Amino acid sequence: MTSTNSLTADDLGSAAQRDRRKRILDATIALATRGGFDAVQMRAVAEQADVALGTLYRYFPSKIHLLVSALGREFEKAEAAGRGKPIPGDTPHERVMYVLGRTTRGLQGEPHLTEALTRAFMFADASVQNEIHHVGMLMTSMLTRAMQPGKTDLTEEDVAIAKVIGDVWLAALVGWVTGRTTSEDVTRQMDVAVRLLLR
Amino acid sequence: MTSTNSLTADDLGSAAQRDRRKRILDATIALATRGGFDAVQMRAVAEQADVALGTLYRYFPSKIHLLVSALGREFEKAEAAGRGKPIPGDTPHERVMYVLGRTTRGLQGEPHLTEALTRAFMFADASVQNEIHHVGMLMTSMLTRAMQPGKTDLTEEDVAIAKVIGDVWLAALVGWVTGRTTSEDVTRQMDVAVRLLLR
DNA sequence: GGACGAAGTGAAACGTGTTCCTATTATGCC
DNA sequence: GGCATAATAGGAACACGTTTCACTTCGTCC
Repeated sequence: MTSTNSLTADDLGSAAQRDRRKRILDATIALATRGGFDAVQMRAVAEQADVALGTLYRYFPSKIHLLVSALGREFEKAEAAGRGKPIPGDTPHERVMYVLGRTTRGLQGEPHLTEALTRAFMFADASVQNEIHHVGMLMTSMLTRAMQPGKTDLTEEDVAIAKVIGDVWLAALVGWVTGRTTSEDVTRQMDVAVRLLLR
Repeated sequence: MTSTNSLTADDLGSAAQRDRRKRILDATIALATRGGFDAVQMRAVAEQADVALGTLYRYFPSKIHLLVSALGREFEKAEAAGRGKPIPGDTPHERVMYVLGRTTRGLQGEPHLTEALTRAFMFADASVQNEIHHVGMLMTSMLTRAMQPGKTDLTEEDVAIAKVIGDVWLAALVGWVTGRTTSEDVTRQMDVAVRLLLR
């Protein structure tokens, strides 16, 4: 039934449309990587993706949709890369911290991109529900996998804990991208939270 | 030394200036209460506060500064109202949940205002550091007081826990103001987090 | 191959945050 | 009181997200 606001990857029939969508998201990532949230200007994205401004808005009804969709794609990419590999660590704490550390380092390697995506995520309103939910699910499943590798049946409690960790991580990330905390602060905050939550 | 970007309450000598500042913040709250983040338009704030647009920008260098400052003032007001009164509840969990519940209900009574202030808070960047820090301190101290009423010496662990709870609360609030979760969800999320963190 | 609707183009226009500039008014000092 | 300086008013101008519209191109069905 595909009742989303922005065109998702699935309901694009034509290959040309899939290609346009990809070009748009590529341009978004490129601009965000170079200059962050402010550099992702709709006219610039349209030009770099070689589509008209109106077309860009047909694919993504707002800058926020665009950026959150880009975040979803990046997250999927990262998740696919890590899938299958076992997560090192002897305890849930160690494994979760490993995953968080790896992801956090990845984000901190591209500070502008991270700033753009994080701020879009935090600014998104109800109209971006689907995209947000998608990202949230990926985040939660990444964390539950680290908590209980191999186990397929997760208790509600496990999921709740993962969500709390995700919340704290997000808040820490926001502090970092907005220049209020350092990357060490982020690691420290996460360590405290994970230690308290997974004991 | 007062090296803030926006004029804080302290370094306004003249009473007329203090009054202008107050009028501006009052107008901000009024507009936000009526129509949320989008309704707080700088021209409208200036008009309602009976100052010129340029003057508004002299007092608050951006819409975000304005809204976060307004949040700080409201938070202080709420904190002052609750100060002195003992917090009901026999355990830290009960007391923290009481404080969170009361504050959350207060916020949910003015959904537009809450939306405006929360989004501004989440969107703020490093230039709003001072105002953000101010609000963060108030939030943390409110929580630590509920955790350890009467105790004056808090361990680092206590503060860390309070910060984590604050993070989760913020994330839950963002979910609510952006229409992704219900108020019951917020309460449930907080209950889980507090139970896990204060055991 | 032609018709028709959907999708894309290109450009103008609008709304709102932000900046800038000049004239006017308030404030403090002599 | 008169003056120097800062603060404010008033309003134009700019930037960028978003909308709109007339026109063209593309895909599909007959």
